[in-house]
This record gives sequence, C-alpha cells and structure tokens, in this order.
Amino acid sequence: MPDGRRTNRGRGAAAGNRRALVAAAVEVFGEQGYDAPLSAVAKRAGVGQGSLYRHFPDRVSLALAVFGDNVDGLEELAARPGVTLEDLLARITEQIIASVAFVGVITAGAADPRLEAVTDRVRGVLAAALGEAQRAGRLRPGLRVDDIMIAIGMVAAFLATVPPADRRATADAAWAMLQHGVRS
Amino acid sequence: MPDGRRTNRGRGAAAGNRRALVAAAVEVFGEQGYDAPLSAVAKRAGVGQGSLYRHFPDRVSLALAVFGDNVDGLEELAARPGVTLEDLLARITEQIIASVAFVGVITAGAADPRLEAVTDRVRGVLAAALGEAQRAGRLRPGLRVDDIMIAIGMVAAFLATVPPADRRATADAAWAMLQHGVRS
Amino acid sequence: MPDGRRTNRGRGAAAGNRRALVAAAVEVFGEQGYDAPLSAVAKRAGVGQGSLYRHFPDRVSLALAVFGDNVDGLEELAARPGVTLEDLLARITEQIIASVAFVGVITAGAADPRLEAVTDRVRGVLAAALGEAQRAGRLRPGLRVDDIMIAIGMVAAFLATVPPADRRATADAAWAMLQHGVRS
Amino acid sequence: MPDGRRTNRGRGAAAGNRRALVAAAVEVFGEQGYDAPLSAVAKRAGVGQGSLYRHFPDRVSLALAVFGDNVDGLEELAARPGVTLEDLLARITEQIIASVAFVGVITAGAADPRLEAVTDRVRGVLAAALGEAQRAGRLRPGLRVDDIMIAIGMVAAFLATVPPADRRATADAAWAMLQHGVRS
DNA sequence: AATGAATGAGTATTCATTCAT
DNA sequence: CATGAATGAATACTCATTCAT
Repeated sequence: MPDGRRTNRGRGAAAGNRRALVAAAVEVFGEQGYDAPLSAVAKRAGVGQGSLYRHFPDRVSLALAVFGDNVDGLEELAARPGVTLEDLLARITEQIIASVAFVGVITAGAADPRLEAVTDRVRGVLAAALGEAQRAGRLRPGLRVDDIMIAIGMVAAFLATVPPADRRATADAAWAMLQHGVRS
Repeated sequence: MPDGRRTNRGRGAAAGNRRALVAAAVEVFGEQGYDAPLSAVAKRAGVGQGSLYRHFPDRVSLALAVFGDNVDGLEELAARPGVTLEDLLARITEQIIASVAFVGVITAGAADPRLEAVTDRVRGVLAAALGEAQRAGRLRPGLRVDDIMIAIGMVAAFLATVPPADRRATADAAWAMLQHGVRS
Repeated sequence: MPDGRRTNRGRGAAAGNRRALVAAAVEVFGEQGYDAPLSAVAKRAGVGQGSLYRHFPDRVSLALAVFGDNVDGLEELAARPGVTLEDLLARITEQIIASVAFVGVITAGAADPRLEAVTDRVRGVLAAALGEAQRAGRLRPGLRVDDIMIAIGMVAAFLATVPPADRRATADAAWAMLQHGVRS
Repeated sequence: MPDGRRTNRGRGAAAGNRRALVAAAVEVFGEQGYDAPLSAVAKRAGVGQGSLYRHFPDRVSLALAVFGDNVDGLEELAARPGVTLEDLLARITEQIIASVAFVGVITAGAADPRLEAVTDRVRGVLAAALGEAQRAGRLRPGLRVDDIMIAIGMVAAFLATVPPADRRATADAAWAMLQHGVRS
C-alpha cells in the first residue's frame, strides 16, 4: 500500500544502512564539525532517524565506527611488505586530514573503553614498524610507541584547529617541527 | 526584603561584574568545555544574563578577555630582565593548562580579527626572546617565531584533549617530543 | 501512566497536527496579534514546539498556510455559477475579519515570493469577476485588478487597527467610503 | 571629577532631552518599526535609558508626543487663511509618510484616552475645513468628519504595510481610489 | 534630573531521543 | 527492521524596566 513514505526495505538493508551512515558521518562531521546534528547524518545517509539510533546508540559509537574503518585500512597497509613507520604515519596523517572532526571524540568521551581498544590497535601497528625504524637508525634512540602516539595526538589536535584548506600544509609544518625539534 | 531577585547593585558593580565574569568563564569553560552554556557562566559569576551580554556580546569576546589577561601577564614577565624564551614558554604552558578550554576559540572564530590581534602580541613577546635564545645557541638555527607558534598550538590543542588531571604530565611529554624531535 | 509528558502520538498525528496548528494560529494571532509567541500557538494546538517548527519553519509559513486555506475557499466560491465580484469581495472581507492579524504578514515579509504567489491567486480570481462587473456597468470604467487589490489592502490594514468587536461595522463603513468616493 | 561618563547636565537639559527623544523616536521607529527597542531611541537621542523613562513612561506616550507635534503643525496650517480640506489632507498624508510606524499605536493601545484626545483635535481641524469644501460642492453630500477619519485611517494603515520607498506612490493610488470610488 | 549598568522574564530555535506505524 | 513525526528540554539572545550613583 504505497503511501508516499519510503518503503521498509527489511532486514537486508541493515548492512547497507550502516555503511551509508558511517560514510555520511565522515562527510557531515567533516563539514560541520563533530557537533553536527545527528539528524543531518541520517538525512545525508538517506536513512531514518530511528535507524541511526539502532545502529549507533550515541554519537561516540558513530565516531568509533569511523576510526575502526581507518584502523582497518592501516592494518592492511602495515601487512604489506616493505611498509615503514614513515609510511604509516603518512597514512595516519591522511586519515586525520580527511576526518579531522572526529578528533573531538578524544576530548568528548574522555576515557571511553571502546576508544582505548581502537588506539591499542594503532599502537600495535606502530610498534612493529617502530622497531624496524629504530634498528635502521632513522629514529632518535629511546623513542617509544607512546611518544609516537603523543606526536600523532598533537598533530591531530592541531589540525582540528585549522581551516580545512590549510590542513595539508599545516600538517607538513607540524611534522617538520616534530621531526627536528626545537633544540639545537 | 529578599524576594529571590538579586538586587540591582547599580553602576558601581560594573567593573566587579566584568572581573567575576572572566573568572567564572575560566572555571566554567575549564570544567565543561568551550561549549558550556553562557548562562552557566553568568550564574557562576553571580551576575544577570543581560550583564554578561553587555560586557561580552558574544562567546568569543569572553574568551578573548581571558586571552587578553594572559597576554598581559606574559608581557609583564617578558619585561623583566633575564627572562628567557624558555621562561616564556613555561608561562604559556601554565596558562594553557589553566584555561585549556579556550583553545577552542582558535577553532571557532577561525579568522576573527580580534584573535589575530592577541596572537600578534604573543608573537611580539616571543620574537624578542627568540633572538636571544638563538644567539645563545640554545635553538636549532633557522627557527622562526611562526615555528614556535605552531609548537605552542600543538601543545595547546593536544592538552585540550586530555583530562585535566593529566595535563601537566602530558604537557611535559609533549614539549619533550618537540624539543628533541623524532629523528635521530 | 501520566507523567505530564504528552505521549508521542506517532506519525499518524502529522496531518491532524498540521490542521490544529493552522487553526490555533488563526485564534492566537487573532487574539494577540501577529507577533504572538509561537509557543502559544503550539500550546493552543496541543502540539510540541518541535512539531510546529517541522510543519512551519518560520512565522511566515504559518501565516501563508492560513492565507492558502482562505484562497482555496475563494477559488471554490468563484467557480460557482453566478458568483459576482461583489460576492467575492464580501467573502474576502469575511476572511479578513476572521484572520485580521495576518495582515501583518504583508508588512513583515515585504517581498516574500511565497506571499506573491498567494496574492497572484487572488488577483486571478478577481480578474475574472471584474470583467463581468464592468460589462454589467456596475463598476467605474477604467478600474483594474490592481485598484481592487489596493482597496482590499486598505480595508484589511484598517481593520487590523480596530478592536475585534468593531470590525464588522468598520468594514461596512470602509467599503462604503470606497464605493462612493469622497468627491462629489 | 571626570570619570568618563557623560556629565549630568542638570535640570536645564530636560526640555532638550525631551525634544531629542521625540526626534529620535521618529527616526528609529521610522527605520525599525514601532516595535523598535526603546533603548535604541535613547541611544539615538544621546540620552540615558532612565531619562527616556522619566519623560515617557511607556511606548505609547512617546508615540503620542509625535502625534501631538504633528497636530500642532496641522492646527497652525489650518489657521492660515485660504487653506482647504484638501490642503489639510495633503499635509496629513505627508505626516503619515514621515512617521508611518506610529500608526501601530492605533492598534496597540486600542482605546487609550490620550489617543482620543489627539484624534479629537484632528477631527476639529477637519470639521471646519469640511464645511467649506461641502459648501463649495467639492465633496459628496452627506459626508461627515468621521468618514474622513476613516479614509485617513485606511490610508495610514495601508501605507504602513508598504516599503518606505513606495509610500508616496501608494498614497497617491490610495487617495485616488478614495476620491472616485469603485462604483460607476 | 541624568546616567547607564543590572536584572531576569520572555521567546525563538535547535536537536537528542522516543515511539506509533 | 525501517521510518520519520512527535516531543520538550536546553540554550542563546533581547529588551523593558529598575535603581545606585
């Protein structure tokens, strides 16, 4: 009985809706910031408000889904032979630039355990590559994974303060500082 | 005859109100973030909503007042004999830790001219001290004031993502990274 | 389990809500003027604030809905055989008396294109009847539709300045002036 | 003791302030409408908020002061020899165009006795001139002062619905309708 | 008598969340 | 499971009015 409303697409649509929501979140949060209305995400995804809440009961879970996707890609990259720490950092930087708004999650949910799970995966990816870089003498001795995580955190947080158009150049400048340091 | 309504304390209250508002803003934004309701600031300051808007017509001007106070202190410090770039950065770091929420302003108002005026003052303070530090050989040659500003921006933005209790330790770790760099 | 919160009546309530809002707008604006708080309209309609905004994103769209209903009735009337310009003006006058506050819209939105669409419909209705009246010699030759529109505008604006109880009598007096003119 | 605030100009300033307030009211209400904030009037007049309230305890009294000024001018004009009803109506039309926002008073205060006093003065001015015009055969017989008042009311109310730039032309069109009437 | 800051009630508007269909 | 309308709490902001100076 067609009554003008979008038809209930049934159970099979669930996975597609989920994907659409994550994609929409990247776009919407990217444009409007992490505080964008969730209704805007639902609309962009072409999905009802209720479905958004079914898949992602709160704002943070949506953000975490994006981070999860990013880490998936990172792990794939790390698995390829010959990929260095520098390559991974470059990829992470790309991801930050693309979804910079999500950095807000880190502030927002303080100590969300789900976030820790994600950062642990990143830590794992970097740890492996860090060893190689150090053995090759490309890194300052004594550096630990957590130092790298701090560096990434600084870049991410800083990029979030900069207008989108300036982000790539700013990322370069920030990494330049981090690579050579202030001291003589 | 207390009727629940705060009495009109007259014109003399103006200066005191202004100070109370700035102090309340530091507290409230520090606790709830830069997006905290302005009504909370007014209430904390013990001041009517309207007075808040009279003194600070928008959220940014309130933040700028805080920044302005900070820069005042910085300029005073810089004027004392024997004060080094390192001293200034330490003071700036203290200020960031104390009013970390205000870092949000940088994001918010993007190109607010009033903000540029404040950052210019900071730049000026640092420029003088930078020369001395470089002549003394304590800095990597080629460093410019804008590089220092980027470093400060990174620290500030990063600290804002960290729970208050961790900020001092995080600040130390961040500056450590920035001082020595990642590269060997 | 009444907890003071009106229950979510679900999607089916949409059409009814819309009607209730328009009806409430006629009443509330009629009593309090076109500047009445929209919250009063929502409350009178027994509808949440948000629903009001969903149906009518701004004050003008609410007013236009009322005008639209009025013009619907007018077009129906005009379609009946034997209906004269005088009949249409009488009906319009009734509508003005009933929803006099909405005259404010004309002032408010000046050049709102949606308003022009409505007035164009009125113009169309009148144009047809005007021809008949002129051929029948009941109108001063040379009168155009825009002259009639001006006359209607004058009556509407004037009625809005008069207390509700006096409106019918005032309307009669105003049309009497407009029919016979001042000059001998 | 100069402390930056405007000096208290003492009792002598009262009359000047009153004039300044009336003049400012004409401007401000003309620009922003009869709902303009009273604070804007005070500021435009260069006068404190409190002084405005001392002179004009409410919005209506301010409007009435403007009407009063207008009627003063009208009575002066009427006193000149050879001045006709048409001259007076022309002057009234000018005044309406200049202070059209004040028409809102008529709506607002419904039956304010002070307003009646003013309209009675206008009625008086017109009554005298009406007799002459009728004896000269320029008016439709049977017209009374109240009919003229209705006509003026219609023009005034209608002009208020029209953007300022169109007012003079609209006034002409409205009077044209009122002079010759609709009927053949 | 003038000044201008203080006050808070009143409104518009937004948005997270719920829930009938 | 999906849909999208309903709900109202929360918030920003304005402005009439009061009152210490």
